Amino acid sequence: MNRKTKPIRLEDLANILKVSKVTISKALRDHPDISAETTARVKELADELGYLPNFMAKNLSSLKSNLIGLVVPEIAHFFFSAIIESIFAAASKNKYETVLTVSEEKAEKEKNHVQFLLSMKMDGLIISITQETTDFAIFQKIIQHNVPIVFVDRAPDMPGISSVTVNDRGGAFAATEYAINKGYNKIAKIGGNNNINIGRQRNEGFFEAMKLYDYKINPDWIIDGGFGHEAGYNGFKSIYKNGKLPEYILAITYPAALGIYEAAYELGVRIPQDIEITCFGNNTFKHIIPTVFNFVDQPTQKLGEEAVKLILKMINHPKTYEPEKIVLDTKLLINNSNTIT
Amino acid sequence: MNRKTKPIRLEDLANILKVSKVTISKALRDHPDISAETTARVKELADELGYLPNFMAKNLSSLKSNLIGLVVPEIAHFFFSAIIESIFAAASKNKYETVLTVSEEKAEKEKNHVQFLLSMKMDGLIISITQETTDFAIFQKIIQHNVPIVFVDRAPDMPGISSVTVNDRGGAFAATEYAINKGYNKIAKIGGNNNINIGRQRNEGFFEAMKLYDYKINPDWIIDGGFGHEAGYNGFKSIYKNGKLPEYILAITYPAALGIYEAAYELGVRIPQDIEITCFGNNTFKHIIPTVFNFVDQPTQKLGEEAVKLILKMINHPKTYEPEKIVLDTKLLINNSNTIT
DNA sequence: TTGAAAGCGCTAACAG
DNA sequence: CTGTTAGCGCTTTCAA
Repeated sequence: MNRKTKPIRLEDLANILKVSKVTISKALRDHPDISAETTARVKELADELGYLPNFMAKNLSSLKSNLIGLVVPEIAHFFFSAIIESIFAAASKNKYETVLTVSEEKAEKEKNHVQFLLSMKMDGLIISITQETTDFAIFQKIIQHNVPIVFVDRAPDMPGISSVTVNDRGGAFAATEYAINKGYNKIAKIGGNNNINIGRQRNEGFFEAMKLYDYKINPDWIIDGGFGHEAGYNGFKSIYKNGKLPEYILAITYPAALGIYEAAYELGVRIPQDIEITCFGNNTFKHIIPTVFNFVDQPTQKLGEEAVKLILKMINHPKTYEPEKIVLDTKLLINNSNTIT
Repeated sequence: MNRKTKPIRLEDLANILKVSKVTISKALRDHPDISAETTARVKELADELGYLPNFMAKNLSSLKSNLIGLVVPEIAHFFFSAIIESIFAAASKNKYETVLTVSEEKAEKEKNHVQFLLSMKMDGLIISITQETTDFAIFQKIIQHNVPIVFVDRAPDMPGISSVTVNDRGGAFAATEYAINKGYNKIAKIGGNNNINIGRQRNEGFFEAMKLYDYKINPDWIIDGGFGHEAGYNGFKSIYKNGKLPEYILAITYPAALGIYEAAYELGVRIPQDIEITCFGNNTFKHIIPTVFNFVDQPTQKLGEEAVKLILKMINHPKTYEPEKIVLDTKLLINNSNTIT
């Protein structure tokens, strides 16, 4: 009663049908070697007995897993959960399963997970690195060993890699230029940092626009502080404390914008009436606070899809593949409620 | 150059150190058989060469994977991404990796994923079923085969299972009773359905309270429609079209509440000034729209943790384990901004 | 304390 | 078209 009933094996089917294991194995994979009749008989029996192949054994002998490994910093985060979902969907469509691991923004966990995935013999890895990842040696080694690897959104600054990112610099530039053209005299930037490509490039795009238009920068209004809710919340509170409020804020992420919104709410500052905010994010987020922010639209779904496309290319053409960096365009989405303000 | 360099195997280490594979294998696992000295030498070399055990081989021979399989309907959803994250974290703390699969609310995909996970020889499964899952045969079979399985939040209505759920009925009851006690005469309920335990029980809790207080129900204000944003959005629009607006709405989920919010926004109805809304959700969501909704607080983190705790119990004590249904309490969180209204 | 042999369940290569 | 043989890389007896 309480003993685990042994699952049915290839061999069991073989014994029942009085054929060899190989015949069964081939029949189940629709191998042309096997007659249609035999194939049908085998499949029927397999179905009847609820036969499930043992993945471990299968992968061990075929040295192929049909698995894609994924490492992301977080799950419960608008941007990442959207990317994850699109990667899972795209992989699934191509008969690949995805094994997800979470680095929790910790470089050490990231490394451990990468090793775990390698030891699971993933056919390929898709990675979005942590903010603190500075040692790229392991990625270097992976590339040398010709294990397909693609970075999404957050990528190490390193030659010879394949990546799918968005045009962060251009997005930040456009969002800043928009504000300048609109005639705002008080422009702030909240969130981000220069530790990682996305922060670096958004900062660069911002400053580039400011410089191009000879805009004088108020250092009190330029605040890094990371990419989370707290970056926005604390950033806005600190600006408020200094007395002078900006008219426009470029928020580094959607969570940061929400943090700003919350701080503003607490302080009696109205968004978007008193301050217009643009943040990086996805237009699907707009449901959450209708028509309050502008967005530098990040095509999350496409990011995931392209990453999968790339990794499959690497998997399927290991000999001819050349590293590729795909940069997706962003769009500036302006909310009507703001323009009316 | 373009040839995959073979990963180092146990045997390679053995050859180098002039000992047998077994010695290496044991040494790496700190087996007491092996002398401290040998163990140290082995580990040193393994480190140096970057040896990574082959998971497939390991699992195949040990018939244990240290893997927990997880099946959820969605990822990019407040509730699920929070649950997923907490399950990953709890499993990780216990040296288990989690393999996540997404059913996309489709019963067929769910079944396929379950089979995939079984074939991967998961040590246990954690599942939150889809809204359309009506055939529980596969779960029945899993239980019969003594594969540990735990349902979180969404569980089939079936004896002998282990599950971790929240007290949906009680939460809905409390949220409804609160509105009645506050003196509201116009109470609505938007979202949900009776296909699945969570919808059924929330409906029951709502009607129970209404009945207990002899409250006359306006059928126009009782709208099912599922658990997503659109349920709230369409639900509110349809109520609005009928002319009479409620004073209070019990929204079935947080996305549904956001849908209501968006519809109200478009129609010029103010939340929370014109209508007070309570929704099922997690208090961490409150950052998103500060102090606008009340919450029937679902302890997402605890849900995940308890599910992992349960599954580990089943894995570690297969002989003595008895099915267990854990029901977590909800709290009603009232927003101050509402009480001031 | 160490090692040789057998096997986990499957697939690939070759033979019949 | 079917079967035999030999592994995949590791762990688990059991013997030395």
